[in-house]
Amino acid sequence: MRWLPDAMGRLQAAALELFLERGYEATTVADIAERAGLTKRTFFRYFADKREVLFIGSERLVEAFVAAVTQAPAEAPPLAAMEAGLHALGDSFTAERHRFAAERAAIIASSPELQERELIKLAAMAAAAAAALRARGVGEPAATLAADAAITVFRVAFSRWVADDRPEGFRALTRESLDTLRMLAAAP
Amino acid sequence: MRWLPDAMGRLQAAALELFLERGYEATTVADIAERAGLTKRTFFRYFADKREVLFIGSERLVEAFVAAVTQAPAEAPPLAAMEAGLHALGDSFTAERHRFAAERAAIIASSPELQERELIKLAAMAAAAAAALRARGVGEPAATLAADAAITVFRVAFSRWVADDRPEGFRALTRESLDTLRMLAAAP
DNA sequence: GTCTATAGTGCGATAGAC
DNA sequence: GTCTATCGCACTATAGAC
Repeated sequence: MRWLPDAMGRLQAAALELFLERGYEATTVADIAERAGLTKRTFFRYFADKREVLFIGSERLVEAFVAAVTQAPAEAPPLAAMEAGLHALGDSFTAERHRFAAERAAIIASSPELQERELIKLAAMAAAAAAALRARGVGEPAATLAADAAITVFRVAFSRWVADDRPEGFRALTRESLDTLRMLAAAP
Repeated sequence: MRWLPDAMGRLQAAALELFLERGYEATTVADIAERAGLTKRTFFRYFADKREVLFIGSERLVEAFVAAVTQAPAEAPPLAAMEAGLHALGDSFTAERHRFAAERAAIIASSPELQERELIKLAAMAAAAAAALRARGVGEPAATLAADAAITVFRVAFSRWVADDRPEGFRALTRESLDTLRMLAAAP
């Protein structure tokens, strides 16, 4: 197995399998490496820690989000620019990826350690989005508030999408959540 | 030292000192226990893990928040009830506690591990707030959205308060942040 | 690729309070 | 004497150093 290609992909696949089979806590890094035909040492060459094996790839999402925010019309108000970013994210959440997303979400929900990691990834996304808003001329604290609110909308939309893949898809869920937030803010 | 009173308080004080002196990562649990005149084993009797020594007491804040939300006038819309909760929280952030809060915040800012823990504590607060809203008859996803938005407002207000203790205090910062969020949501 | 430090746990012993 | 906080030790897994 030693020089088979895609060591990282094999490690990710092995990790997902084992986490589903025996649970996250009951799986050691050595177990994952063994199933992938590699050693523990190699695992840590690819992933900074055990949790990270489930989160690699989030930088791409952040980039897509930021690019869409940056390219939104200059006259678009902050939350409208955020909505463009969310819809760019939505492109990643297609029907084909639904199964993987749901399995991954179930694993994360089973472990506080993994929830912590998820939250800090979302916080990093929010920080990047806030920076993109500031680059558009939005001041503080408006930029941080708009970015965090958008991530909240994303979390709600994502958890609904995972629980029930409606035919209208992720985009509609995002729009509904954002509308609900606007309605809440409009109430006295 | 074995039977001196307030072992937990001594451990917390020792931890804060050492984290400020040498940094969080460079401090071992054995170091903290030694300075408090106790052993590593005793540390773990009081705190589930090393990070937790900086977060004990957050349950009280959650309770205060939830109580205020529950007691808000029945006709108050969701975000108004959340505002009541935030102001109840604000009672804990007085001028006397400012120094401690700032030191603690600086330590947390220095370590990703601690930031993760802070985020999950805030998420727990948001979940409790959402439950309090549902008990008031607010449906989903409105309850989750309103609760998360309120925690966002809290984070912004808190970070501004830590950076600069203005005479108007925490309450004014909360109100300003919430007003800004409402303004953002009102824009097309 | 091995070797080590540290976090965190289980269990039994012990010291002091009452 | 009992009760309980603390301790000592042995152990595993993560993570990083050499």
